[in-house]
Amino acid sequence: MDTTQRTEQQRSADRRRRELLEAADRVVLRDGPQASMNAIAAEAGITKPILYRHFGDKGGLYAALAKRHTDALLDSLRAALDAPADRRERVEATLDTYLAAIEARPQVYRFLMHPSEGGQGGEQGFDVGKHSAPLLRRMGEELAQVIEDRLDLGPGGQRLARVWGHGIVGMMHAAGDWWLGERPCSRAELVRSLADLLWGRLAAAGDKIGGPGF
Amino acid sequence: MDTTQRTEQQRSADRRRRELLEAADRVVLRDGPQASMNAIAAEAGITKPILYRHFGDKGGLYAALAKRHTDALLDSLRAALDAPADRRERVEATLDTYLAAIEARPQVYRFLMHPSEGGQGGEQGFDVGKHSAPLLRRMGEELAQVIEDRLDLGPGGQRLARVWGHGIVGMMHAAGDWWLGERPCSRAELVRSLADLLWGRLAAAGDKIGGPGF
DNA sequence: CACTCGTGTTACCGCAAGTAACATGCACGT
DNA sequence: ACGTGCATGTTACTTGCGGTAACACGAGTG
Repeated sequence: MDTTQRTEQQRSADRRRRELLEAADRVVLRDGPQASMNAIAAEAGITKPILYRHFGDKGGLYAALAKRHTDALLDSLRAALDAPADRRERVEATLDTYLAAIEARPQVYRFLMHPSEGGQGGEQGFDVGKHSAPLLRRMGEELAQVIEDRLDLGPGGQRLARVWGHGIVGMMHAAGDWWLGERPCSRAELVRSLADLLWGRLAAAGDKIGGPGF
Repeated sequence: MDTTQRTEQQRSADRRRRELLEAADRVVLRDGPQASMNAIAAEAGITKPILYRHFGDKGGLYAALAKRHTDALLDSLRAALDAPADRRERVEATLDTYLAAIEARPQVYRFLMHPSEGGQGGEQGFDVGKHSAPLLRRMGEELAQVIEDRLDLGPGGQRLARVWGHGIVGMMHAAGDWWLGERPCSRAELVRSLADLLWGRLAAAGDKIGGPGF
């Protein structure tokens, strides 16, 4: 007597939830991550307590919002990663996809990277890193999986793959962040430079005259 | 008639400032970045307005605090970077220095990376990246300079050096963050894996049986 | 018709950032 | 000796946000 009815009600609840998320999205896109719950509620045409009924607290709303965007971005990245081409081309395509995404929607990007999750109350039991952007972690794990699946790295390959997954993602992220702020070169140049780095050009480069190289 | 007196007064002011910073340091180390101004003032044995007179606002205090630690860390890194050894050894030493630092004082590390800079008031004119941790930017620029000075990268070397500087720092940071959270391997193994990545092992690895490699 | 349940509201609490206005100690010129 | 600056310190306040309690309406059901 409950399950069928439940689905009916849950559907409307889910629709509401989606509407609220889209409203929140608009506000966050406009005001950045410090958007207030009041502002979001106003944008959605309702008031605060409803948001809290749906998402628990601000962290919950932000987590839901972040999950949407993160999932979307990860889908794009997976597509680039799975394209039929050789390794170097795929690496470049993946880098370019990521950079194009953050270039197109910098506000979203900033929101995902800096959830600003400090409140006054409770749960400060942090283990460092538990709070840092989950997007990076997910991308790192995903990439690690791909590396482990496809590359023959010999003994210790699994550990190596995870280190590399997180490392490469971090490289991409930091370079992208810097690039987005200063725009020192075109996206294509950036992609090429990063791929060159991954391809060992750092180790291969010669010293400059005057001493042992870096 | 004033300069001599000024230096006298300024000295005492500077000493106060340092005492306040050390108190703030203790609190941030204990409570994390969400430490309140009240708590910091209490730890210093004074009250809020004095903090505001010295540092303007919370961002000012945090900036001053961050600068201290950032400078200290950068000094360590420079030392590792300038040691008399070949390139690979120096890269490993630098990575290890960084990782040892964040391992030894995770609270400081977390504070530096996530200043939690959202307030209610003004200045939200962000240019993405303006808010992201200044430590990463400074490390990236510093490393870029070293790379540019010491490596012969041919035409476009300057751009390449900057991209690489920020990219390598990001790699180090993300991998360190993940490692600190999960501790999947020893520090030495992590260092070695990252150096291997920079040395082109990703490009050199063979495909696994069953398809074109990553 | 009473009953409940989901949806919505207003009005409030607690807390932290930041400020205004008042108090006090100490060096100075005359 | 005495007011005059000036830095240092205080209490008490405002503002704004996250979060909650208590109340109010509308629809389906015995």
